[in-house]
Amino acid sequence: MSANSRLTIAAHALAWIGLYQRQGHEVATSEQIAASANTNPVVIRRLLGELRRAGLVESRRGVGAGWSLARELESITLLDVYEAVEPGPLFAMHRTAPDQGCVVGHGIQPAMQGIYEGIEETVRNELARVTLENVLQDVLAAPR
Amino acid sequence: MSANSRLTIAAHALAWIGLYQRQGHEVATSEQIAASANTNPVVIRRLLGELRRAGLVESRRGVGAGWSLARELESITLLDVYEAVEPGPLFAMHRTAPDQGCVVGHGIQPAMQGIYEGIEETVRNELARVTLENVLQDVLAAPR
DNA sequence: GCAGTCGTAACAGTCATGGTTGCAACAACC
DNA sequence: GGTTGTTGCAACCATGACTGTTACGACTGC
Repeated sequence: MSANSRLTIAAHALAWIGLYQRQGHEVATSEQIAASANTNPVVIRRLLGELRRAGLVESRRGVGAGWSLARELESITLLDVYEAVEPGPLFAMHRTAPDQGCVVGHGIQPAMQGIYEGIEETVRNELARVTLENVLQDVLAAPR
Repeated sequence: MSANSRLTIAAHALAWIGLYQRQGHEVATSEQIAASANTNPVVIRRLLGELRRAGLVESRRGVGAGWSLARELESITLLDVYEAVEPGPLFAMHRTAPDQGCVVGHGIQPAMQGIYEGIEETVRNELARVTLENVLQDVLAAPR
């Protein structure tokens, strides 16, 4: 389906801020993060704005402004990020309602709905098992 | 992410063909299926063409032509349909490669890759647990 | 040969996403 | 109080995936 990269970029930004703060800096700017992710600062600000609404990061304005973590990396899971950043369901129903006069058209949506909900639940469980601290450790463990 | 409905429509089509054949008919036309799914016959033909390439259905041409199942509904899982119909991964990486000179930019892709592969594997396992026969039974069990 | 259906190309419309520009709001610092 | 650097946000365009639609050739039973 060639999905979007929002979750990837959001995790990238959080790991970057976390590492930067551990190196003694107070805040990170969207421009620095954008340079690391090789994208536009506005894209980063948009994403971090959603993470702020979810209570994962904070921002300061004015000179010397930037972004900082609102919670420790250990306490943020990929599920937190996913819910902050991905609005819709993994699988979609018909665009237009199927023929309700047909047996299949009438019953297919509740049937698939139940299946899809189960799958989304297991995906959420998987995402909830990974913290951003795990991600950062994996990042640092990558071979040069 | 507001995904696509290809898997839903494909399952709808297969269940429809399966039920139709159990009612004594040999083949189903794309027009009949499109009427049930409330879409265009060409959309159905395109999808069923991908299912045919995967060996799930067969088609006949000429007068009295149409589509029939190549395997029993019991032996077709949603994973078979998913693989026939959804090409890409669930989650995408960065559009443009991140800065390899940055520690995070260098390590983030292998880190996320590993996580995503694990999640896709569990999704596949879930999909493999549901047969189209299960789906049809769920469809028929829907309250009127 | 006729009729009905598939097979497929071509194109427009919609939507999500990403990239870009521009500018107001804000706050530290001088 | 002015300057400066950064966020916040709106507006717009480009791209790509998917859907819907039309058109027409290919095929086959009658």
